[in-house]
Amino acid sequence: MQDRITQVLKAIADPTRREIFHALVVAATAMPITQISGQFQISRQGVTKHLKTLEDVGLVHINTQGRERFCVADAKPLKEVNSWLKFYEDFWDSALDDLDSYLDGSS
Amino acid sequence: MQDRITQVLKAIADPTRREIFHALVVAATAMPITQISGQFQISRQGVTKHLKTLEDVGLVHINTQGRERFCVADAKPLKEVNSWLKFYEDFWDSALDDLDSYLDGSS
DNA sequence: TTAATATGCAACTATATGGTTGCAAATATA
DNA sequence: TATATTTGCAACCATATAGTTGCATATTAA
Repeated sequence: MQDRITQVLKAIADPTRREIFHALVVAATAMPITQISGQFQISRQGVTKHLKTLEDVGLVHINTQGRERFCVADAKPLKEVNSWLKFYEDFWDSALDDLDSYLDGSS
Repeated sequence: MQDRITQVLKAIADPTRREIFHALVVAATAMPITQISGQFQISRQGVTKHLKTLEDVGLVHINTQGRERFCVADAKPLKEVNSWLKFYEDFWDSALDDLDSYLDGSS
């Protein structure tokens, strides 16, 4: 098994999965799978698989109601990604100066 | 080809790659490949492949000096991930209330 | 009861990915 | 010059991943 942050990053690394997640976030309402899959070109089963991946990492919660399965987005797991990123925040502006001087051919 | 954000996310979705990147960031100095690979269990070629992936997305810059290839980390591409995340920041605390009421069985 | 709808399960395919090993080439050192 | 070091290239392997299709099942509607 992989650690949580790896799982979440893998989940959002797929563009289709990000689109599905985004659609659910902006929908602001729970949507059954068929309705979601109607918004994408790939097959319903393809969408279902992506939803399963998203559910596994907690980015989507699914609630069965009769024959339908309603999906809602949950952005909470993204906090962990944000925490990981935060460490590098200090570097992504300053570090390049060192790089530039290095590439100048010094040392 | 994939879009930039997807490439960056895929690059950091691998735990070994994150470790290599992190090692370079904290090293705060350029390191030749062999020296980097000495810090990991996988083969030098394995590390080289990861470095190539990191270089492709701009998270690492490589500068050849004689027979050595010095690698430096560059966190800049992570800004894009941060921007992507930012949109969901508003949701990752509030959204769950809706979810909870939903899971309560209403509607 | 019969028909339609929403879904899951399973098998399958193609390709990407993380890793390895062997070898050749370039550079540095003795 | 001979040897050691750093590296790239290429082939190879195992597994994961994104996607498909076909079929069975459960629920709802006619």
